[in-house]
Amino acid sequence: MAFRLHDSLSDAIVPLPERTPGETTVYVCGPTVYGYIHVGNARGPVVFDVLARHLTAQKRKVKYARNYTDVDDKIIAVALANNESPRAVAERFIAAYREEMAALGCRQPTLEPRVSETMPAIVALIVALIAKGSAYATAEGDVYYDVASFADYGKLSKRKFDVQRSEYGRGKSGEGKRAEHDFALWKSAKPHEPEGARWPSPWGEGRPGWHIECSAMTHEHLGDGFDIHGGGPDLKFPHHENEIAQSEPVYGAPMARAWMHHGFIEMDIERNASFAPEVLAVLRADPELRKISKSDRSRLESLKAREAALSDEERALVLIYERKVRFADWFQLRKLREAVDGEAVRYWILGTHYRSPLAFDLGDDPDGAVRFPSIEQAEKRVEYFYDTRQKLTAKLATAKNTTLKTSQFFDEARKAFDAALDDDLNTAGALDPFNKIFARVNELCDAKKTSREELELALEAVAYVTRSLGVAEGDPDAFFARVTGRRIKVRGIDPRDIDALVVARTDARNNRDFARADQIRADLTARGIELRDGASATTWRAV
RNA sequence: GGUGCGGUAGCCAAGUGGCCAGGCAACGGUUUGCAAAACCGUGAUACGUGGGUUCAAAUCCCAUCCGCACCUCCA
Repeated sequence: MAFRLHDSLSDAIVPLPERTPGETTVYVCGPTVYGYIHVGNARGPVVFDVLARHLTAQKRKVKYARNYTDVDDKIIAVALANNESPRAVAERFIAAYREEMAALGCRQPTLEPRVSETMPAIVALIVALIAKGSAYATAEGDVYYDVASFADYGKLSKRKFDVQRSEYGRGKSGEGKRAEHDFALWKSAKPHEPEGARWPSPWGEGRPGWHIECSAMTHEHLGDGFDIHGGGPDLKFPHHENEIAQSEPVYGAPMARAWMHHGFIEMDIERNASFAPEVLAVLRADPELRKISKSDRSRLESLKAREAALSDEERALVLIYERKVRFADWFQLRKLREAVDGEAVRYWILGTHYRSPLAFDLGDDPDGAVRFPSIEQAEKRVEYFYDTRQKLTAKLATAKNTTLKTSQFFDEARKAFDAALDDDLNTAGALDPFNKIFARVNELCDAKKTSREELELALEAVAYVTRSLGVAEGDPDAFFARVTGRRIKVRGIDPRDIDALVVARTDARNNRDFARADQIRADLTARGIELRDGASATTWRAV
């Protein structure tokens, strides 16, 4: 079976587009680097990383570009607030982003273009758009895109032009815009804006609007009519719609041969929250309360400031805002990784088809610790995969050549795995053969007689599927060191204490003092330490 | 109002006409000093509801209920 995917523009399942035979060109809108990302921001990179991995595994050449928006109003705002340069802010958060991506098991894209390094192409594109009659400059030195000039405007988001004109758009009169829905291609520099945030142009100093960069960068790095353009669902409109409007009049249509949009990771504060009925009533009465907002923290603080004088409803609001603030904190990927491993987050994301919404769930332990039931479950599973890989390596080290026949099992599982990924990147479906491969490996490792040839097939299959998914492909020892290290750190456990207790228990067992041995084990279990009595030694792990 | 998505076992989640998804939890077994881990097995009618088409429907059609998301800079 050949790869096919859901194209958001035609809203149909289409064959893999192929501008150049054997090669796939992919562009994904990357982050605006003004702060740390949240879990929702992680879904796209993970999904498109699997796309690139899978197509590479199919022997295709993949050219995958993901940009950094390192010139933006929000970056300037952070720079002004921190009294540092916009450049420094961008560099700091690009470094942080790369670190997060590595933790999620995302390979570095082939290309990581930046807005700041694409200025000549951006200016050239704007000049071309003005020449084509698609854009106009104002007396203030701004340039706007003339939406009315592009007949196809709205084709991606299936939005009606007239509806948008009458009901949306927030442009203010006096801005120099001809129509409310026209959007900025070039913004003139304002006096208060710092150095490093302005570039020369035919319209005076300024910086590009948000959308133009992607049109210029795809043209520059992938060429026109490249294969797949990906991104989040919220980018569909206006960002991708505007990209199409900017690219197609100048570079020719289509901008991309297929569009892939993934689903959101959703935070529902009602879910898993054990609110009292009267609190729930308040929550349900106002839909806005269910959404996380930046102003939640200040609302909470202002309510708390007059704690004594609160009405019942306001007390309910305090509980709701506390939950929202807590939720928002843990939604940040950096924070979340204090509780769960990045690889677990990745596996959790891949457990749901990329176009479906994915619920972020979190709960409270009786002891006050925060729990992430779904992601923790995923983490247990990743541990199992690494465990299995360790067992396989150990088994292979001692396995002897045999004359036993090898089976078709791993070959068939790999085929099923690839078939699922070929079908619009159905990672959740691919987890079936993925899991079966690991179960089979364990079975082989536990068997008394196993053929070396079969174990080698197993090793090959495991390497293949872990590489395609980017899950459990690393060094098992490093993984367990990382995960156990994090857990004992959180609980304030000294590993040397555990080692000593394990030795004491082994001594007791050797003396057949099972009562004492079991007592030690029970104590360790209570501290979240799991013991494994192997053939030669007892090992332990924090769970 | 516009655009789109969904309701599958205790929970999560694939599956778009006939045949086993998978994972977690539960229970039983193998193994073990006993456990854990691992493996195997079990879950008589899992497909929101009501009709219809068909030899055959979770899957197609009609109706209906419920839920969710997005709609100018948030992936």
